[in-house]
Amino acid sequence: MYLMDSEDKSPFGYDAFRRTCPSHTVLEMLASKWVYLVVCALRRGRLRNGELARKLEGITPKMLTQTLRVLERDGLVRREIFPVIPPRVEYELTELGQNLAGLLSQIRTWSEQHAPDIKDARARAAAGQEGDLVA
Amino acid sequence: MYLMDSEDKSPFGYDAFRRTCPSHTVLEMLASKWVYLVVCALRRGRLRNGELARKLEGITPKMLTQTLRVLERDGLVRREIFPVIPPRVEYELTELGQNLAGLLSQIRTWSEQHAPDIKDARARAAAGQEGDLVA
DNA sequence: TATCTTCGCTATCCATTAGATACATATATA
DNA sequence: TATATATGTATCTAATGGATAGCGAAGATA
Repeated sequence: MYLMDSEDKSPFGYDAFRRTCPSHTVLEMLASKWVYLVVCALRRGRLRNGELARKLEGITPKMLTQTLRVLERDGLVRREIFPVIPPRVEYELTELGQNLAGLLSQIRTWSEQHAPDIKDARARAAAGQEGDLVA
Repeated sequence: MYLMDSEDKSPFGYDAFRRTCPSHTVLEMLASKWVYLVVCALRRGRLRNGELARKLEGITPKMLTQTLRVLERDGLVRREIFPVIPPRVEYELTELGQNLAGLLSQIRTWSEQHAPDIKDARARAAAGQEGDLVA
């Protein structure tokens, strides 16, 4: 563990480089694949648990619930329960969530746009590794 | 684990909602607190390992090295070694990395800007939990 | 009557990852 | 001899992520 020495403060008095800063914990919360995808998925409107599960390929019920609970706790998602049988629960972005969704879907778009570049870089790195072994 | 059914394709032929899509693995790589912070830290110019370590409060040498290796492998960071004693190594963003840094620092700024909102939401959630116990 | 289905979870276990700590290397300095 | 510098690696443990199974309640089906 190193000491720290961060000179560039943000204009808001918060500094994500400091681990005790609230903004650092926000960044930590956002740094999750499923947070990205859930927020992007809800961008077009409210969805039910099952609809989200079908949209997010590979998510387990546990991770979906866990991610939605975190987003609800942090005020990015609103949860509405309809007391019917079988149960019906709907999720939608709050205003704060919508605000964030714009940025996150830019990251998603960037990922899709630059996926080939990064695939190439990875291939070059793997080839380089192989070369190291031969040499 | 659920089945999937994603209708909204991106215009690039890639779809981050599909776990086999290369863009999904890119999103996965980006979904890391230290990736965010390292890329943001390098935005202003090249830095040495020790300079990064001091800037990123709480990072361990292992995580710093690991994060830099991933970023180098994916073509976002360039590593330059000067063969002197003691060793001197400098890191800087590639063009692709610079491109991404713009988006990531928007997320960082958002985190700092909205940290109070999220702090409040968390406090309300915690209070609600407490109320549940009392009731 | 007895299972089967649906939906939105919860519980449990195991694999993977993150994080803490100590050490390696080579040289200059005290 | 001991310390400091700079950039890491090695090892161990704690935390997180992911796979699988099951619950509960009403209605449909056999």
